[in-house]
Amino acid sequence: MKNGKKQTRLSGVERTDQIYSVAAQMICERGFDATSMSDIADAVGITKAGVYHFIPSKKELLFAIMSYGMDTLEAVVIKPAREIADAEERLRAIITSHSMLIARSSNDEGHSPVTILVEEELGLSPAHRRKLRQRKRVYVDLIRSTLEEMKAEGKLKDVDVTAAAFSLLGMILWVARWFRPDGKLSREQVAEEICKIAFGGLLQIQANGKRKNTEQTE
Amino acid sequence: MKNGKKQTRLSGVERTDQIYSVAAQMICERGFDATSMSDIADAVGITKAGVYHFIPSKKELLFAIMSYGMDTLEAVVIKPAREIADAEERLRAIITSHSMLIARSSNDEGHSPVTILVEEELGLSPAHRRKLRQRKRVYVDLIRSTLEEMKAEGKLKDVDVTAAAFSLLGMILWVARWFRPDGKLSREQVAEEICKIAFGGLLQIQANGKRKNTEQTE
DNA sequence: CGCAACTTACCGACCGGTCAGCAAACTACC
DNA sequence: GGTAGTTTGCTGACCGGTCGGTAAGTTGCG
Repeated sequence: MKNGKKQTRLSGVERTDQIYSVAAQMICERGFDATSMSDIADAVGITKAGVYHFIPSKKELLFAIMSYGMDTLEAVVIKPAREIADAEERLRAIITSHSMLIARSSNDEGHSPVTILVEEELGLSPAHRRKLRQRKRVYVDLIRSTLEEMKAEGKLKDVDVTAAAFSLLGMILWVARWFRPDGKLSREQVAEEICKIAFGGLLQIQANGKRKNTEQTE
Repeated sequence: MKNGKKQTRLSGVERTDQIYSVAAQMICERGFDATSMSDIADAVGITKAGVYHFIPSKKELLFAIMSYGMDTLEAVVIKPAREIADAEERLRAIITSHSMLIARSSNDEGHSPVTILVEEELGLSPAHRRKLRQRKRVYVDLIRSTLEEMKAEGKLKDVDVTAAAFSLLGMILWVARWFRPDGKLSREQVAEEICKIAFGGLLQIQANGKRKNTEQTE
């Protein structure tokens, strides 16, 4: 009686792709440290030594996965946004596409290469960390400069641009932690709500004369 | 020549406290998996077996630290907030105190028990995870019900309460990742900016007749 | 003396990673 | 179209090291 698992021999590129994709999924679900190379090998259906035939080291594997996540972010969010001339419209596009990207790739307890970008920064070598940080910086700069542009147009409230940029990112990235595909809000609705909150805030504008005081601390 | 490190014998409670506090700091800085029990023992100045004389296991250690973080959150943010009758004021207090708590305990690259609450959920046993999740849930429910209350008072825009609650949390918790004590914004300023953005949003209200369209997607 | 605070020595498990070699698949040549 | 030679996908056995955790003994304070 043969084992049900057929031990098909795959071509180099096929196997390599498979390893990356399986590893990505496992690392996203269980964390980098909690995923051993043997685990990955088992899931792929070959031995650990077999895995090392295709990938150089565990750290390179993580770096490759996170780079892929960054590639996705650039392709889906950054590049399309750059082609939008109007700053406000551009910001709206960034919030929408990024939120939806994260919501798309987050199932229960599991994350995706796009979300590991945030979670697994440890475990990278300093050189790798530096490379990814630089790519992230470019993205933050895009958001910041977009806000700056809006400020110049008089479209932005009197808020600190850095704090605003990171607050936006916080709202967006946090989606990975609470969004559930089977919940009452769809991906599109989540993106829409975040846009509403980011642009308009929570407080209802008072119709009558007495304005809401947003400044008070005491 | 004696080693500079004096090997003072401490009392049980003293040593236990020391272990927890040193471990907390190390785990916050380097991550749970990257911090071995020997590392902690070395930092405390005793052997690993000595550490195990006081604490039952590594997982219990993490759980205790995270519980302490949750205690802090409850004492500094939740309990004071509950004593505020007005919903809007309560929400403002929550945002301010929580932001400042996180900013206070985050130095470069290092975090605190309050911030590990978010980062190290893996590494907990299912039972421990459940306990902490329940305590977090209570906090989320406080925010959500506060928003609900504001909605009933007509003070809240037409936004989904769940999305709003989590967006708030996202903004606040993300502070741990970007705030630097030596940066241009003080803790108080960060809290203030987040309040402004959360309550008033980013867009300037147009003075003239044509209102900003916050709904458009196309 | 007695007990609490420790140390020394050690365990088994598992980690990331290596290496020699095997067998299937592809190529080259007749 | 068979067969020899080469490449390539992959295995089994194993490495040094580190991990969390333990048992038994030692030290020193009250």
